[in-house]
Amino acid sequence: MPSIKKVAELAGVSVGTVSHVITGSVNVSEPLRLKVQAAIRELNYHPNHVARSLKTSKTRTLGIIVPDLTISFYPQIIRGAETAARKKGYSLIAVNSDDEGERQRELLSLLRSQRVEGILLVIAAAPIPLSQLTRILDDDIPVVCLDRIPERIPVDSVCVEDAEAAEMGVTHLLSQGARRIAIVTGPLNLKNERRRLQGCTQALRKAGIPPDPELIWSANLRPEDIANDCRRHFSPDARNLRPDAIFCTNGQSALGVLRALRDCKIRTPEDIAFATFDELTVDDLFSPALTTVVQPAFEIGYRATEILLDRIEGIATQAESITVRLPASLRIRASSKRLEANAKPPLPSA
Amino acid sequence: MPSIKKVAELAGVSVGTVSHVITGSVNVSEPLRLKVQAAIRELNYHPNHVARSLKTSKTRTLGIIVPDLTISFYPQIIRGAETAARKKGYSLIAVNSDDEGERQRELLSLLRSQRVEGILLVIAAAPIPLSQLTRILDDDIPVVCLDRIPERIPVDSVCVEDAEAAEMGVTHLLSQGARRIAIVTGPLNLKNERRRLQGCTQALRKAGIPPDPELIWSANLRPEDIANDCRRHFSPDARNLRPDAIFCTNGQSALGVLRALRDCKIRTPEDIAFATFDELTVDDLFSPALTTVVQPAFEIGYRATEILLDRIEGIATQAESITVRLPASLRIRASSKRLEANAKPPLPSA
DNA sequence: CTGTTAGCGCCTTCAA
DNA sequence: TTGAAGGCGCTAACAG
Repeated sequence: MPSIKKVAELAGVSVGTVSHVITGSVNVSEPLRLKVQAAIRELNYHPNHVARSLKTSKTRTLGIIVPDLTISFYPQIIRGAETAARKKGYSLIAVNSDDEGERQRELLSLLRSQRVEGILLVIAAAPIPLSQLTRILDDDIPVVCLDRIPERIPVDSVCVEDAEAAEMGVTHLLSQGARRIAIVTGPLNLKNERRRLQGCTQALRKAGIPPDPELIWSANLRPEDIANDCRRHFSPDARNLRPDAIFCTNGQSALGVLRALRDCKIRTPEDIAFATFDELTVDDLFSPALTTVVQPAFEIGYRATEILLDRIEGIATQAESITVRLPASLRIRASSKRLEANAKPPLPSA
Repeated sequence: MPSIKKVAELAGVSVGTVSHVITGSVNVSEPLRLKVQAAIRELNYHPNHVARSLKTSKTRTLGIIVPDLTISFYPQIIRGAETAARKKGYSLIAVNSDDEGERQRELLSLLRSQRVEGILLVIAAAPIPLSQLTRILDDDIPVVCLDRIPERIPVDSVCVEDAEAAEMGVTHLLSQGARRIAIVTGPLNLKNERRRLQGCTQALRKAGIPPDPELIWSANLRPEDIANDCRRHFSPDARNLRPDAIFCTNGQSALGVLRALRDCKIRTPEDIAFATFDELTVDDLFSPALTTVVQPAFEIGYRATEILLDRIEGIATQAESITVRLPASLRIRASSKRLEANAKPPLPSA
């Protein structure tokens, strides 16, 4: 591939001049500029970003680590991030941690080696030593956490209003007459899962219903495992302990629950009302459209990237971490609709 | 961020020695190696890939261009590609073309500037000058096309067996008693869309049904536009021209059709049977689970990357282009189920 | 306005 | 086994 030197030769000018027309940093006379541009076209020359980065120590590249690109929530975040990055001429490298601590460590190391100028991070669900993050912060690489926010580490962050969003979902189920609402959560070592659970119990309390520990089902994020757990809860023996509604605090949990419902031939909303955080990627599981608490995924990615770029470019200089919390919205669909057949009286407070 | 020089100083050795222990290319005595490793840890040193790439002119990075990361088919491809790449120590940069020719041109240029060693490309749906691709091939950057294969350009490619897969879908609808099957396709300038259409008409012909041009609906890939078109087809005036089944050759078309069906209050499969290429990302549109022709997306990405790496590493040297076609599978679900109420007699051939 | 040149950090001969 | 040094392609002074 041709280098700047070849272009200079062909155009009959010095490499400095070529560099000037490329970067536009210094004025170059019309005739020379035209000659250079012609040479560039003729050689199909593309400036070597690698060399440029080495010289300027600026890669104009950001990294984003997500648990799994195939979970539809994350591509939306990435699109938001990409859009914000592109607007300022930055590229984005997206990688998957598979929610594994070791993999995340490798990726952070890789991104550092690639000299990305900032990192967008959805921390892995696995418990992770604090040092993983603090080390990279010590290296002065700006990091913005999104979706899942680590604890006890001062770091910029963008996520949904977890508690409020979850409360909205459960309150809706209550309004549809549900009384025994099972809450299905992911790992409670994640702060956002805990916050969402708090939002759920908050909704129950406001309705005068004491949260029942038997109806709080916490698990990992693997749909198969969650489905297994649920099938136990749905066994015929447990019939009279069965909830009349289910709320899931994330999409992976919802997938598991829906599989279990299908396998146990429990209908929604006829037998159990259903609502969940996040839209799903499934078309084989359920008959009714699902009521969902939808996060502004694109905007989460977009805002996080704006903050990251402000840090990189020294526009945001405050020592305190920047914290953005965005509201979710509720999409009410068939899965949570009250059925006259099994309707209960509305709440006094509702 | 510390450089190799700082490590050398701290360890009390030369930079050459440090380089040797990092790359492992030259033996270094135990004591020195330990000292170097200790220094690396202490400084939290990460080798500068930028400098290394400049020196070796190897970035160990691949690029992948897809139309839109938020279409669930593509993240699966990317995961496949990432898996194959990682196995050989390569990283992946994924970018979206939005199916625009100009954007694709920019991205190819960007990837060239980043000096990726190879490119995985799903060509944009917009008509694109051949030169865009040939120029990059001329630069000796290996390219493997996936999913959508360009015409008149000899290039390695991996995709599904389009015609056979589509034929399988339509044959299934026929077996369920459908006779007037509407085929909804994307832009026919894409070869894969044409091949899929051919597969559909092939299935009809084998069943002794002459393809009806009125029942071949070709459009762009924007669900809103497709929905608009379909609503016309579904208008009450056109009731007796209405098909008894619909087959979509891609997921975006399916999204549009399903929206139109919902809006026109046409039930599936009661009023119209339905099957489509690709799994969808929707949970608000349809009651029945969808019958789908599923592409081996992960494997498409994986195989394409293997081929790309073989080209990069000079393992594959043949001048002819490598062509891989993978079989699809049919997932029969409720949307295509024959209903006794409106069942027709089975085909003689079925 | 144009040309010259020093180095960015690293790897890799080559010599010791 | 270890060290010294050139140069990958580029940008940014600086000199002319």
